Amino acid sequence: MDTSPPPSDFIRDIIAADIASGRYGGRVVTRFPPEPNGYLHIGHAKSICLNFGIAAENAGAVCHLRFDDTNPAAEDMEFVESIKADLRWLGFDWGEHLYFASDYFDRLYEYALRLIELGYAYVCDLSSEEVRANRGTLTEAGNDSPYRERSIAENLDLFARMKAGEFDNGSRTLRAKIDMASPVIVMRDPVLYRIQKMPHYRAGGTWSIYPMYDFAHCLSDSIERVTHSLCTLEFADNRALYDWVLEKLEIPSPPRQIEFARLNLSHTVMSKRILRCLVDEGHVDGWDDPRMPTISGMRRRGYPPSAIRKFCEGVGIARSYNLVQAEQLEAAVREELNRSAPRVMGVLDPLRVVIENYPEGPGEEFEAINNPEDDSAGTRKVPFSRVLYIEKADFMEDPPRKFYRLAPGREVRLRYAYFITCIEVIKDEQGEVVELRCSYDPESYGGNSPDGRKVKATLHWVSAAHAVEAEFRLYGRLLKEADPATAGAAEDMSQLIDPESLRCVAACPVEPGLATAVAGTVYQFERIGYFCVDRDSAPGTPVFNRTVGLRDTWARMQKAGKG
RNA sequence: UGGGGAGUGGCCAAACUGGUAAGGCACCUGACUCUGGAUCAGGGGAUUGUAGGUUCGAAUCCUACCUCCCCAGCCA
Repeated sequence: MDTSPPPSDFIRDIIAADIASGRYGGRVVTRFPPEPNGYLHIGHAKSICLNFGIAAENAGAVCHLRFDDTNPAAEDMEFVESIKADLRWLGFDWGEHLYFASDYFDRLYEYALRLIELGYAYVCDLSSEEVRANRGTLTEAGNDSPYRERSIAENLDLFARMKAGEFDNGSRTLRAKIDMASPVIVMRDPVLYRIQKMPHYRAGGTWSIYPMYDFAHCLSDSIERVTHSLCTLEFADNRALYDWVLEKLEIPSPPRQIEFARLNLSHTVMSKRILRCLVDEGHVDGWDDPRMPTISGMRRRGYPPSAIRKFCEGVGIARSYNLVQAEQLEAAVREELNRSAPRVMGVLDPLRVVIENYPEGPGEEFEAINNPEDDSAGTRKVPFSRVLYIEKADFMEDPPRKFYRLAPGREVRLRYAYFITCIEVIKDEQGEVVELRCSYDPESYGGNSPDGRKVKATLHWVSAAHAVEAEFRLYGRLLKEADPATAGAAEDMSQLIDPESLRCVAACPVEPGLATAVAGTVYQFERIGYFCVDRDSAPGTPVFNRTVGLRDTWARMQKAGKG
């Protein structure tokens, strides 16, 4: 199916080298570790494609799905289900390897006890404010906690009582005893456990202490015998702590953390916080609004999973900051959809056309090709009659030289139907063109040209008498600015939303076969773009979301002033 | 400012132990076409952050400097 060469990048190079050197006995185990506190987005897809891709490319390798659920305040079952669904939709399979950090709470607690016994951790009674005050700054060393030298026995006792729920939230923490003067701030006696008397969505109410990321993550990796723990660049400093914990606990064959640059996409944001805000404040229609960079949003928009995978592959894996242009994603979407989407006809901005020499009555049917890129897609019948709709933009009364379409006295082809010539233009009192009177050439039946006569343009059309009325939701890019970071984003994201990102058009005539279009199907409306049937559709009243427009050379010429 | 990371055409991104700058997206031209779509062919555009140095030869090595990103949550 996919004949392209396997992707290559510095991480795959490292893994290949580790396999060659026998570092992990030739094993390769990666993992995708989402926190179930939000929906997956295209940035996660990059990580997913990397981790699952590596597993797929190496014989015997696997990729685990592990929910990093160590913070009961934010996490929820709704998110684990949505994440699993998105992952499956993207085409990835974790097989038996579904894990939860919360399943390791007992073992993690044992490890913490061990660290205390080894003299590498202590219970600290400082408040969070005091800890912060003692941490120092980027240029000044921090101060040791007054509780740093407690005896092992006292630490053990206090930690057990923290677990037993004897102390209030925030009153104590378990801290690693490392170095308050470390230039790496994450190493200044980081908190390992905090008291948080709150039921966990999976572990229930049995815990009053929960492990922090830096403690839980590396150990979860080692428990699962992960070999390569791939994460984004902002965790590079944390690697020192990752390695420290595993070293002090004498974990054999410790997993290796490797960082890569996260994905940034133009005209959107990846921040979960900001996305949540857009949803909560009603600026978008939920997490799966077709403008959202979420996987569920892209699904509703009509982006095929294969396009998302192809895009991630095309973007590559590196360590430098990047801002990938939305065009690159859209190109991947068009490439996939061009091959797979069935073609249909519909008119977004209708102009009435009457074929004067065509008989009144039911008309006739023409055979249309469903997908010129795929013969197996077959053909369908499209009804034709005396009164039709064409696109307003396909007619100009006084056309510029490069305009190929219909104009007074000019002949064009109606796709799959006939050649027609405009013989009269009818206007209303305002001078607006409201109807075209045309004649057709019966010899051009089916759109053919028996005498070899050429026309410059082929237009799409819909028979007025047979048309079904559809709603179109024309989606564009979410934000006005390519890079919201440089646009003073922080304050009010909603100000940056492009008002053009959604335009709804009602009562658009489309070919009758679309009356019962099934939600989720993506069609190419010929000469317009790709559209996905929205779940808001009902029989007889379909709703189409614009996935992405077709490449439009004429529009670009106009924009460039070359029209 | 301490630590960490990064700077290669408009945007991504290759170039293994120095050998004379892949590819994709975007852009332009032409061919073809019953989608101004698709496809095909061709094209423009990089003194590889800057300045020095080593070398027959440097994006790759050395030195200095500049710019950008990340870290001071009991978030992940």
